[in-house]
Amino acid sequence: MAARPRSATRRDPPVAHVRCKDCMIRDRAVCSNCTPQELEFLEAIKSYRTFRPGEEIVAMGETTDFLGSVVEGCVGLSHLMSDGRRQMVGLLFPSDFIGRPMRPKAPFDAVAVSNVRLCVFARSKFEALLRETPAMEQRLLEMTLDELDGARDWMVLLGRKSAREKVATFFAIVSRRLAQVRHVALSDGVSLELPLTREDMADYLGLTIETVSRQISALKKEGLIQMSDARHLTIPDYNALLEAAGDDGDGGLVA
Amino acid sequence: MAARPRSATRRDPPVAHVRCKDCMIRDRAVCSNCTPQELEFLEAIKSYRTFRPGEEIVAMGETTDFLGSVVEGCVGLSHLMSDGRRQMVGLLFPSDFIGRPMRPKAPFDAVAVSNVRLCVFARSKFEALLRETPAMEQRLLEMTLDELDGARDWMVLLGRKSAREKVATFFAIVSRRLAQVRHVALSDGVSLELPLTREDMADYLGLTIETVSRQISALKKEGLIQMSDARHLTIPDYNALLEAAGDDGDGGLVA
DNA sequence: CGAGTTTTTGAATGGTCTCAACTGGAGTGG
DNA sequence: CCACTCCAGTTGAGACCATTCAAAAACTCG
Repeated sequence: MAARPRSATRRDPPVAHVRCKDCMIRDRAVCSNCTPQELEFLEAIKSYRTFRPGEEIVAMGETTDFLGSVVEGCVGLSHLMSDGRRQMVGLLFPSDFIGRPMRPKAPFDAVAVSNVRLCVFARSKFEALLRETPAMEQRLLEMTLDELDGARDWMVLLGRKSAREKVATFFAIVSRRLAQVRHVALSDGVSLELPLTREDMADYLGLTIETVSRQISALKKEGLIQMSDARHLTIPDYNALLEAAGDDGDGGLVA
Repeated sequence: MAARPRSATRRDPPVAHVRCKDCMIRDRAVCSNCTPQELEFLEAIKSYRTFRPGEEIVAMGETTDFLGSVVEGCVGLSHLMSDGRRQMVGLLFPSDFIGRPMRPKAPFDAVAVSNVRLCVFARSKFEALLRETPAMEQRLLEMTLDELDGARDWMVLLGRKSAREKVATFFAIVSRRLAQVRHVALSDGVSLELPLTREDMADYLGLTIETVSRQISALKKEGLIQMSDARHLTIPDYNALLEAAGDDGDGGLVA
């Protein structure tokens, strides 16, 4: 749980103030429907914050004075039970919104899973803006509804899928979201670096690290995935992986 | 799955048009922040629909032309996997909203769990109203955020709780929500009729009916609950039940 | 290289599921 | 009224999958 970087490939993210119009997540974040004027206001009140892997962003029960978007990296929302059991209940990728308007008290822990950069706004200013900016409020409602769908898909995974299906689903979802972040299509043979440790995965999937590790080994042996090291994943046949995930066409995959 | 009533205590609900100001869920539904004018408009476009236990309200993938509030009874949202596994992903009580604005395609099945009465609006009319009624849009955002929290609490249950804890949590939540519906405080010694069959509970908890049944028997033997028949539940000591649910003060219980 | 950490692998335990039989209440018909 | 069916729920026995405990292997960093 120490605030130590786990990857040598990233240095400390620059704190440079990126113009909104050049922002990588401009097309999908809360601000995606804003007019130039509204954007200018956001530009004035926004700031950036960075976090190292394992660093706590918000503690459960804490009152937060900011809200914002994930610009870079991966944020885990999790619940720690009093006896130490942990369940991750959300995984935020770039463009996802963090924090809840009108509800200052955080219902879950938010932890940086990888190196993270947030674009944050002071709560009071953002809430005021929200009240007079229907476009943004609508976008936020849309995003919240999508997140609710994602949470429900995850409930299916947690309640009914086998360990093997859980791990396969996880890989399918992460590769899908990372492709989206990179603005590229999801093709066979995608390679990616897993942002999570085995422990994080286990907490997300409702399993133990040992079981996660065993299922990864099994998927490797079957040729459904390839791993050059513990973090670097290649998916030779995406549809074959989906098959193993137990998802029939329609269901799931809205992380 | 037949559309048959499971309880003899209710006759067919009356289809009488209740005035909004007399509505039982007026204080917590989407319309709770509406002005008298807005309410009048709602009054004009609303209608009631009733469903019998087991009756399908919306099928997954179906395009729905209505949205609305649960006025009476209990609605289950569930996902059916292609091999027959089922996971319930939401349980709607009176005042909960059903359907998603701007997203006509239903992502899950919605099934009446008990006798249900909905207050419904034509999608197009409601969406138009929503666009020009910030109070309602804000309320809907609020409700959606609460539902997201509820879904995440349920993820903790599905991913990390034992069968015993799952059943105890379920009883705690249902009694809490039913007390809310009845506008009474949650006291020790509450009695209630479970709106769900053992199968529905199993689907909600990610268990089998046999396991649910065994855990209920165990809780009964320990005196944490009393059951006069399979549906009628009494909780002599609510805090003791919470203890068995594995919830430490803060967590959970936002159904 | 050596210490500490993460990941993998192994063996045994145990909680939940599966399969199967039984119970009890509601409805039906003789 | 009783015999019968039907279905929801309960209980039992055994199997299986994921966990637990333990140790080895691989990797990171000083």
